[in-house]
Amino acid sequence: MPELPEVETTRRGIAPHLVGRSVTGVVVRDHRLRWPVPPGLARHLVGQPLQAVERRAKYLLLRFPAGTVLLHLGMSGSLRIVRAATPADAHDHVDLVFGAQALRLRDPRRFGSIHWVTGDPARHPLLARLGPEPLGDGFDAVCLRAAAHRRRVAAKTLLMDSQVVVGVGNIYANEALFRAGIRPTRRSDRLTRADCARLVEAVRAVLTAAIAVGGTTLRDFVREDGSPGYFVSDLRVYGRGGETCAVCGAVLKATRLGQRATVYCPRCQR
DNA sequence: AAATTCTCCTGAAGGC
DNA sequence: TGCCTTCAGGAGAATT
Repeated sequence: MPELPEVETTRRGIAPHLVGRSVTGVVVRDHRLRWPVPPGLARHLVGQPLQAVERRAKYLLLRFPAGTVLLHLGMSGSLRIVRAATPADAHDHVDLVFGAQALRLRDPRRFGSIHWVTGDPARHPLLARLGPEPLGDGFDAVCLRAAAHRRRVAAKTLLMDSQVVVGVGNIYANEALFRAGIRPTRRSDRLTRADCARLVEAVRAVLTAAIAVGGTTLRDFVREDGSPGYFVSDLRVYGRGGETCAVCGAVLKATRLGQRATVYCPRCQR
């Protein structure tokens, strides 16, 4: 499932192929994503040179002189660079064609989205209320502790709240809590300064390590060339309920928290 | 207002 | 073999 490392991997993968090139066509095979693909997308984009590929939270921003394509991969989305003539798969919903190559969006579950934004994208409703980037300066123990003490939710719910910090989905929330030695169900207002400091470092470490190996491929995620990410073998708790903890040997406990699969070590995590 | 639940979707996996 | 149910989850919307 694309979380921040997978989106960042995608950004780094596609940018070198496309930046500086102009859109020559737009193919929308199925406009039914989470929100309908904007009908005027081709009219806005054809002839426009791509200036940069940026990322904010789990959104990719394709910057053009006239505006920005705001793209989210949902939970089964992936972007590939293909030859423009490559036959489309059943779930290849949208192509942005750049001459001989195309940026192709595949998204079997159609939870992804595409918006066309003019003006400052940071003001767009989907981006305006987002919290700090986890790998930037804005995310630190002080701000996490402040957010934690404003509310009384589970520590895992706190980490996955995009107003607190962006980009941390279910997989990496589980992993970061394990590395920080904090039980997912711990009430946020009972996190100490030291807990928050460890949690910040754990989030940064796990995301950085995942980016370094191209993210986590469970089912649908692939890189721009179709290859998988390799972080799945570095997951210490996610998907490992019933196995033994790599640190202490206790049996990892699988449960559900807020409708999400949750795994933790009952001995290491308090 | 904050917290929780619901919702969209398809494919894989398990039960019988 | 095949049909049915359950599960996976990002995150905005709806509800409590």
